Parts: sequence; structure tokens; C-alpha cells
Amino acid sequence: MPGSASSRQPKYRQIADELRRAIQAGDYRPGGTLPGENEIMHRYQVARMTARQALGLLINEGLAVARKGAGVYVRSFRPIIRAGIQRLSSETWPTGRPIWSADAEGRDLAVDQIEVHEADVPDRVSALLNLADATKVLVRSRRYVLDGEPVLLSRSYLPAELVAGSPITQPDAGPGGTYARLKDLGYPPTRFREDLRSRMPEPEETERLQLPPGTPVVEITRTAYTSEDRPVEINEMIADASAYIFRYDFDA
Amino acid sequence: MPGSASSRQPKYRQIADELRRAIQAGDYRPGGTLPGENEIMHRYQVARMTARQALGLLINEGLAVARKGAGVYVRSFRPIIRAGIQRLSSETWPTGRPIWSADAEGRDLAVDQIEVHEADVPDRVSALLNLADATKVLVRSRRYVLDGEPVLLSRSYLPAELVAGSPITQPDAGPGGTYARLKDLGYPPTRFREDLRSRMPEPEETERLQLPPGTPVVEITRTAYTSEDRPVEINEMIADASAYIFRYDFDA
DNA sequence: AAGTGGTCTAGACCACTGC
DNA sequence: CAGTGGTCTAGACCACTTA
Repeated sequence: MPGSASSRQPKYRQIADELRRAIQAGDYRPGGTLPGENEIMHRYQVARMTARQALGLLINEGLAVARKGAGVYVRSFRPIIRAGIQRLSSETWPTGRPIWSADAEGRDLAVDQIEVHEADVPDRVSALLNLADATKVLVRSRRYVLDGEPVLLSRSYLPAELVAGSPITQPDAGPGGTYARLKDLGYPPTRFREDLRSRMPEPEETERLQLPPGTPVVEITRTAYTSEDRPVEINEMIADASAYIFRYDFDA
Repeated sequence: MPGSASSRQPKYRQIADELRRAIQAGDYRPGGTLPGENEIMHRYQVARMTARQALGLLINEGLAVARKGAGVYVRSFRPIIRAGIQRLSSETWPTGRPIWSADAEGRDLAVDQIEVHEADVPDRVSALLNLADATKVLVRSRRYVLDGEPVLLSRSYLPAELVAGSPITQPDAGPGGTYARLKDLGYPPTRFREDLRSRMPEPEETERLQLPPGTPVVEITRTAYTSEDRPVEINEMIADASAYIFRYDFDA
């Protein structure tokens, strides 16, 4: 009778602990299959729901994924490094290469679900952009897909009056992107702020990023300022936390 | 019969969706109670486990917490802003004020579980510090507690040979902390790298940070370099993601 | 003492995957 | 078609909180 003595831990935790140790010891390879519900029921002599609770723990910890009709598998990770500071250095804009090209070094990064439209400024954005209520903003949304898997949702807000008629209002803002165009307009960003927060995803984010359970998101709010400290753009991003490492290099 | 037509969503999802909307609409205040298992069973005519699944969803999303014997409550958040760059500016060390004093503006920040000892260098650390295997490192561990709640675990590694005999080997490294002492030793850090990653906590982290389900952690790995690009310290931190906003200000 | 959430059982039917 | 995970029921006993 495995795990009979020794414990005031509930059974499902003991089972999960045993499997977790085995995973970390490498007994189950990333991408490989884990014991399923039936296997656990027989091996530990427990009911269906108890086996499910054990697997549910591992799944919510992001260590495993269940595939309906197939089985339960060990998750594997291969995050990309996003260098927050260098990627926005003003030297990189005029090259015409997209900013995110540096992030994906030799992997296949695509952009889809592009949407550009004008709208009323949301409250939290008007506060950051120092705009009056009921001002119009240009909203640029897109989704980044790495090696076929969506990894990032991005939505940026710019004062509509500032960018009217410029290529920024087009889906493709041209070489160097939005920041190069802001420079053309006489408002080059010289300073950035990125605020990072991590939390569990909302259902809509789970859907658009195709997130398995147990996967947090990182919410990045970037504000771009001109040299006169005028905020000219807000970029709100939602990243699949398992796909990214966020890197910041700076001086003492 | 509520929620009978309309749906190919499972019942527990429909119930969770309804409660989630109500929370976001403000029908349930942060800290206030949510309908419990019995309430949901009667209101929606479902079995115990189905009501639990619905609540379990909200709990794993970090929107609710269950307190045994009491009820289910809406979670409330009050994150602190950690300014990654300014807090490590070399001007702040000589003031003698602890670096983290800037993080907690008017709130009660304490440090406990302090531990200082020598150990063999772990593999991932020796790679970052450019050390040979089997070198000794000084390990300084501590836990930060904000308003009575633990929010951060920190463990730093320094080459033992470098800091031998200095106040760094004492639990209290003195005014200005480790970095001021490294300066005294002739190795002032001039450049930092912070790598951030978010994931669900391991059981030990859940325990030490007293994390409710549905709370990710942010893992921060900071490397401190001298002006000759020699890495002199690795600081691995594990933060309660719900307690922090990570802020980085930088130039284009 | 009454009510709450936590654990657990022993069934059932379903949709999906893989051979 | 056999096996998998997903949903759901109707019970049970327990430990804990609140009053």
C-alpha cells in the first residue's frame, strides 16, 4: 500500500508530490507522457476525482498539460530573451528592421490580427497620456506569433490629433515603425518607461494566446516620452509568461 | 432554470463566467464575500463538485480566495512599485539607507529569515559568475515582509575568496549594504543586468511566501558587474507577483 | 452548534484521440 | 473501437471558523 503511513497530507497532494519529484529528477522527459487517471487510480488505489485532483495540481503549476483523448504530458519551455532597453535604442530605428526582429534570433516570428482604428481614450490611458477625457486616440493592435504559437498581444495608443494623416494611421507604419514616424512628425521619443506586472490571464487572453492552464501572463505598460517629457504613446502588451525572459541592462 | 438554454459551455464555466462578470462590474467588493458552495448548489441546481469547480476556476485565476470554515472572498491588490534602475543608482548607496527603503514608501517593510553561509557554487551560478566548478561562494539569504505579509525571497551569491573577512560575511553588511562593501573592497559594481521570468510557484515558495492559489511568482536574476565587466554578485529573487509592479525607466 | 470549505468515494455519460 | 481526459451526480466524513 504505497504512501499509507507517514502523512497528514491529503492523498492527492502526496501523489502530486511524488510525480513532481519524478519530473524534476528527470524520470519523465519534457514532452513525454505522465501516468494518466486510470494508471493513478490503480497504482494508488484512489477514486477518479482524487487522481484528477493530483494531476490538476501539476497542471495548475504549469508542469503538465492534459490533452483530451490522448494523455497527460510534461511541459517543455524554450523562452526567448527580450532585451527591454537595447531593443528601443534610437540607433536601431533608422535601420528599418522591425524592433522585435532582435527578440527572435533565428526563430520564425510573424504578426497577425492587425487592427488600426480611432476610438475614445480609455480612462487609464488618458491619465498616462495627460489627455482630457473624451479625446480621440489612434489604437494599433496586433498579435505576435513565434514558431506558430501566439506569444504576445500588443495594443498601442497615440493622440489622434498628433498622428492624423501620417503613416502611423496605416496598418504598416513603414521602416523603423511607429517611433521612426513620431520622429518624422517632430516628436521623437527620447525616454521610455516600462511597468511590468504578472497575473493569471483573463479568459479572452487565454483564448487569444492559446494558453494552457497554469500559465501566467506578464502585462507590460510602456510609455514613450519626448525630450520635453510629453508622453506620446502608450503600449500595453500581454505576454505569455512561459515564452519570455525580460532583460534589463543598466548602469549603477 | 437559470442558464439552461444558450450554451455548449460546461455548467461550471457558465457559473464562473457569471460570477467573474459580477466581480468586474463591482457587484462584489474586494475583500467581500462571494456566494459559497451551498449557495451556488441551490441557486444553480448543481452538485457539490460542480459548484466547487466553478469557484476553483476563479480561485486559480487569482480573483478569489477560499478561507476554510469561513467562506469565499474577492481578492484585493495593493502592489508596490519597484523602480529597478534608480534604486541601484550608485548615488543611493552612500546614504546608508537600505536600497529597498525606496520601494515601500510609508509602508512597513521588515526583513527576516536572514542566513549567511559558505557553500559550493551551484552550476547555474558558476556559469553566470564565470567561476570554476567546486569554487566556494558566500550565500546571503533573506525574506522581505511588507505590512506583515511576506513578499520577496532573496538569495545572493558572491565569490567567497573575494569577500573573505569583510562585513559582507556578517548578517548585517553595514550602511549601504553589500554594494557599498564591494566598493570598499575595490570592486564597485558599475553595471547591472536583471532577467525577469514569471511562472507558478513551487510548493516551497508557496509556503514561504504564503501564496494563495492563482498567484504567480516573478523570478529575478540580477548580475552585478565591475567596470572591467567582471561579475561579482548574483542575486536571485522570488517575488509574490501580486505584490509588485516592476518599473524600468531608460533612454532611447 | 451551525455553517463553511477540504477531501474522498463510486458510480455515470460524453467527446475526443489514436490505432 | 478501445482508451483517454472532461463533466457531473449524490452521497459521506472531516476540520475549521464564527458566534
